[in-house]
Amino acid sequence: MKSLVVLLGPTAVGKTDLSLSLAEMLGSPIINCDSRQLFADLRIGTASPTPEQMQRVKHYFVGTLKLDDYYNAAQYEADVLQLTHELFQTHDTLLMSGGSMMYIDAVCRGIDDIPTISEEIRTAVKERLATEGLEPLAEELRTLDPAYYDIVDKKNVRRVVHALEVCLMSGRPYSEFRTNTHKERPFQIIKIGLNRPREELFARINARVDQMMNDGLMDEVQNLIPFRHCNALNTVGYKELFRVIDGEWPLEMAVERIKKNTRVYAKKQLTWFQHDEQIAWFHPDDISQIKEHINRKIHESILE
RNA sequence: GGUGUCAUAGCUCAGUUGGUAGAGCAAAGGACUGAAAAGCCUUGUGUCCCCGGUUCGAUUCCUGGUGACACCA
Repeated sequence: MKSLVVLLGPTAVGKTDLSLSLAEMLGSPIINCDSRQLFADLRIGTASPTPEQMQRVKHYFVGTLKLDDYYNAAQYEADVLQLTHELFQTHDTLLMSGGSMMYIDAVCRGIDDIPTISEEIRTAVKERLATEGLEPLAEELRTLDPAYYDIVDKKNVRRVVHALEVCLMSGRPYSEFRTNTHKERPFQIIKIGLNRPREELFARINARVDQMMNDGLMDEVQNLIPFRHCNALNTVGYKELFRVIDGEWPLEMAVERIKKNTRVYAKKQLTWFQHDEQIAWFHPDDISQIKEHINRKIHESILE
């Protein structure tokens, strides 16, 4: 049976470094699973693999999207399944690495089939949100899909808007699409979770942000001003520096906020991963144990 | 050495006319299936510097320490 090794963990834990050596061991390219590294021109702020690293091991889905491209977890699921289907012709084991929780789940267990929203409906709802506010939209959702209205977080703009969009798009309640069924994959999934003691992780995050600033993150952000309203730039490290450019925050404060928001993000990732019992957890330094674990899993699947 | 001011949460500070205390920041926790590095929700940590005194009761008032800062020598 083919195997997909999924290397995951909070930001800055050390996934990229380890992924290279695992990829070399497995003879696999690296399938990126970081929703922001998919976009071109976010090199420094997303800690994307360097050109040297990309040369050492072939990477997929790094810098392949334009900043104003619309993309989501469902498309990622389809793209990765397509790619793995092709690569498994010539590989027995593939490596995916990244920390985007929903993207990982989309690939590993699939997400529900929900109609894609047309550009017209997206903009129409967006405009109504801007002029009328959230409440009328929530009220409309209550009529169109009372079941989901009951459970949705009514203060969460994204959720309410998305549910309403689906109702309008399909003419059916959004909750009908939420079947939450796990899709079977034609390959084994081996999840490797990386984690460190909290203090260690936070120290790495803080140091990495300083390094990003030294590497010229401010220049990178300056060059992205024309795209600042793209969702891809609603990202830690970018949104804070735009406030510096706008004169709202001093640079020092923005840097502190980047560090803090990155720490919060790391915690959020850990909270999500916590529920996933398939993950085998390791410290990133325990390379030999990790390799042993992967090899054992692969071996077991061959015997079956 | 003298005088004065200050000492309260991890940090910066507020406050209690005497009834053991609260803001901001930092922090902790949670839910989340189509924009997810987004968006959303919850939580308050304490020898109120130390020893005594007055008092039914002291973090608050008083004596004395200790430390920090300022000014004067």
